[in-house]
Amino acid sequence: MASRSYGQYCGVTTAVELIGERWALLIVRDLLVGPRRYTDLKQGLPKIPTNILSTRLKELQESGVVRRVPLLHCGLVYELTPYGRELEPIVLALGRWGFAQMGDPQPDDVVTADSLTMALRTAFRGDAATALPPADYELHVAGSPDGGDVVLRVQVSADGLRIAQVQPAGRPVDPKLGTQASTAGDPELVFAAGPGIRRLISGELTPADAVDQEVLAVVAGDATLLERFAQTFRIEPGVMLVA
Amino acid sequence: MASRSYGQYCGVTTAVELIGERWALLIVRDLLVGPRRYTDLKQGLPKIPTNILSTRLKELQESGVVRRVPLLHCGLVYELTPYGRELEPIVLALGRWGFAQMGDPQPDDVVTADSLTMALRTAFRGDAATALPPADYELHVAGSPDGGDVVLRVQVSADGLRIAQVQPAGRPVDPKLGTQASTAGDPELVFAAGPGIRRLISGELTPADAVDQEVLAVVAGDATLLERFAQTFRIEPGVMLVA
DNA sequence: CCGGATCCGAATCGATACTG
DNA sequence: CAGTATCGATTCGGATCCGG
Repeated sequence: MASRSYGQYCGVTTAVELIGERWALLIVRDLLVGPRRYTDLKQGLPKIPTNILSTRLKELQESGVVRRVPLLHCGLVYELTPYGRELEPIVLALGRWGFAQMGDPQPDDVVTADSLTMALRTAFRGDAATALPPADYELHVAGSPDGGDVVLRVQVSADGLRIAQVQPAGRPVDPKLGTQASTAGDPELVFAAGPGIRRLISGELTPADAVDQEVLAVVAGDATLLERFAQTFRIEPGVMLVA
Repeated sequence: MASRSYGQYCGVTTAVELIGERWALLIVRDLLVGPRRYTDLKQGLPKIPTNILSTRLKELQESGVVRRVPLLHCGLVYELTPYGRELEPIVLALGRWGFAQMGDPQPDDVVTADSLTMALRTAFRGDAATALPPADYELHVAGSPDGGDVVLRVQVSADGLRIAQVQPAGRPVDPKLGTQASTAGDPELVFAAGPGIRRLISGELTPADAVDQEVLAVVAGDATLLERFAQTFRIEPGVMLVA
């Protein structure tokens, strides 16, 4: 079984052996949002084969990255250990790095609640959030070709960023599963977007342009807040355009 | 061929598609030290199959991470693009993260010059370097079971860290390949270690203990500099011990 | 429905050999 | 030096099945 080892005594190599297998880091990404049940993970990673999911979860547990936690009368969840949670800055940095190379979505690409949550975290500008007044958004994104929208409640304040996942029909999701539902009151701005929201975050499009080109539509509330949103969530192209 | 896609429109996913294949990030690690020829990479990654190396290099070029640069009359080298170089903080962070989980080396694990160079970079404490007087080390590490030692010239100053790879026999390596050979004069301390040097860097062992337990031996120069070395290169265990 | 285990064809990886 | 070519060993992907 050492045939699969890279044969080097090195920290990077060790890290890659722990989380470098296919799908592993995407499982970690989703668990960074909160504890998840097996079925949640499967839904959030629609293309993962179920045997791979269970194999990875077993490996990640053995590495001390993930923990299996039984819930009283409610099944069980997987969650990151403290050691696993230390991957957060790395996953966020990778998300920023990969963002630059995202083209347009493939025909059958989906946007899941967890991936969008992490995407907003990667794009979040703490400095802008403290400099600007707080804001409370509800963001709808067309998730998959097969209809399911992702709805996120996004609350920005000087304290930081809070994101809760909202069931398209009604109330925020199960409080037991980490995404706190203490989203009292109504959002100040409700808007809907497609995958083209990427071009707002990259700065390719101003909010006004985005609305004009219909990559974005204000559903309710104060449309001028779009400007603040665009300043709060931004990933600068940086060197990346050279590619 | 989209069967290998993760099917998500997400920055993390994109990043993993670019550099998540087996061996890819280790190639990037070595290229972060400097441009490398095909043969150098093969030597630095002793267990990589040659077809995988050439496949990865092709993929990394297509992703704009790696560039192929012909050298006048001297073959050609691969080097990171500016976009690829943006992976540096990520690879360093991964190295620190993985460091915590490194046990003792497997019987046939090797330590290569490039991996050790990056390991020292991950462990480097800029704050300690500015607070302490400069220092100039030569570090010998037993690389592989089959004898080849890795020799590094490690120069620490308030300006930062400089590491050059030295041919065990004589002079520093080819200046054309990025590792500058301007290592004038003699090092202040020459010492030799095995893989147990990890326990010095983790703080498990003090320099005195390390010498006592023979994981480390002073070859020449001022032995008290070991203390400074241990303060300059350190990866705190952090939360990781819980695992 | 939840939490997987099992089976099997397709694609990838690993080891070695070989070439311009 | 810088890779291709080949081929068996693994792993992955997709589907199905199963116990609670």
